[in-house]
Amino acid sequence: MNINKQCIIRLSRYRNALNRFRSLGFVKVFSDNLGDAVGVTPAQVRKDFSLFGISGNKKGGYQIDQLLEKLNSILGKDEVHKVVIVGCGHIASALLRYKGFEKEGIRIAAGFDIDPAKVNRAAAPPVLPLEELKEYVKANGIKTGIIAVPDIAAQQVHDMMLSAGIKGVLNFAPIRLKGAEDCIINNINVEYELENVIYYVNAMQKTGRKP
Amino acid sequence: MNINKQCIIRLSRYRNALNRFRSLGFVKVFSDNLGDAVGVTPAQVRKDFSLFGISGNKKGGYQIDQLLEKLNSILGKDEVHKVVIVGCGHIASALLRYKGFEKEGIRIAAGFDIDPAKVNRAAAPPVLPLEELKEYVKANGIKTGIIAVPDIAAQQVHDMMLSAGIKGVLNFAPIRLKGAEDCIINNINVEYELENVIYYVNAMQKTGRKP
DNA sequence: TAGATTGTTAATCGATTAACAATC
DNA sequence: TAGATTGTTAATCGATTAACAATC
Repeated sequence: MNINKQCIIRLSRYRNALNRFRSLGFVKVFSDNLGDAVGVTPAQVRKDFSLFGISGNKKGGYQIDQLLEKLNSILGKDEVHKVVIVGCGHIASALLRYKGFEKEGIRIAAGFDIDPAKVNRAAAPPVLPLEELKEYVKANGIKTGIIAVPDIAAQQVHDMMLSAGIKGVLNFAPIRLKGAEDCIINNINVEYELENVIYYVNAMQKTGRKP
Repeated sequence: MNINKQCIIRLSRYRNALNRFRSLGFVKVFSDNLGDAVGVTPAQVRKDFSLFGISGNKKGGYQIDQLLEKLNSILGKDEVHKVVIVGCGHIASALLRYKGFEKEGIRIAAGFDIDPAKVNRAAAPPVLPLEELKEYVKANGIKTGIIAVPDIAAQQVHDMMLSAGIKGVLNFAPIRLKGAEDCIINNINVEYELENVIYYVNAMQKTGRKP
């Protein structure tokens, strides 16, 4: 009923599918097509849209261009969002170097690391000493941070982010961050997801059937 | 009621928290402690355990060692699981080089790429040409694969994995993979998660309150 | 014993889906 | 028009939580 996280994630999925439809030359879609592309029921598609006041044509489906415009606006794609990353291990480096965010309106402004050897002010994006995090975040009005440090350091980094005014965090560390009421936290854990896949593969082999 | 994906992910979280408790010298935990560490209610912890026939002591909580043994067994930690990765972009490279999987019983056996320039048979793990995927997977009895290629190539890679006998896939590409009934697919999408954080940060700023 | 914690049932909560009137 | 699709309500489904008897 309410707008929840899964619902917003679906908007991202719709958006992605619509971009692909458009690049294939399509001009309109039906809830049926979109649901199929994204893996949800047509009813879910229409429900999601109605929650955001997006409406189509009773018979003609939805105009892709109009729909994308609405979704872009909802997802804040009409401006560039700057993000910082703390931790410069393998995952952090991968995200720092990833070029795909830029065309989605997400700019990794800088990386931060506690290890002076990792600091590189000339890089693009630059890698700065962790001590400068707060100052940098405040100076640049950054509201979103990515935590990609070992579990032992994650809470400390989170506290620093909060005190710097960060309001949203994407956390790759395998711990529950405790913190402010007014900061949203999303967690990604590759190991857990992989463990999960492995569990079901094992379970299927034992029981002989899909879960 | 039933055992679902979220439930299994929680088992991974409990396991992680328990390892930390143990390394701090604790011997037993209560559902209260565990729930707090992981961010769920004590009732949820007990419910999860009872689904897997794990029981504690009516007054004494749970013995950490025994509990870990049970969770390890459920999650298949008593053997090493070999995994292949296809795609050698930034994320794939990060996972290939990540040392943390090994101590959790997950071994990245090899990477595969379509680009001959990326091939490196001497590396550990080796990076092999994509054509060799099927042969390698069959020869090594591998059941789990990670897809970290661009969206345009993902379905094709998935098809190859299926024909090679892979039964579980962790997919980083932003599309819905269509495939076999007897293959489990988990999706990770960093961009969607980040977009989601950004959405809520914006929403909070506009409405002034947490979602 | 009294107090505390488990294990489980029943109640609640929330999200998804089915169904259908409206309508193009 | 007849057929198809939307938008929305009501029903269903499933997961979480509250509550409490059992018991250590």
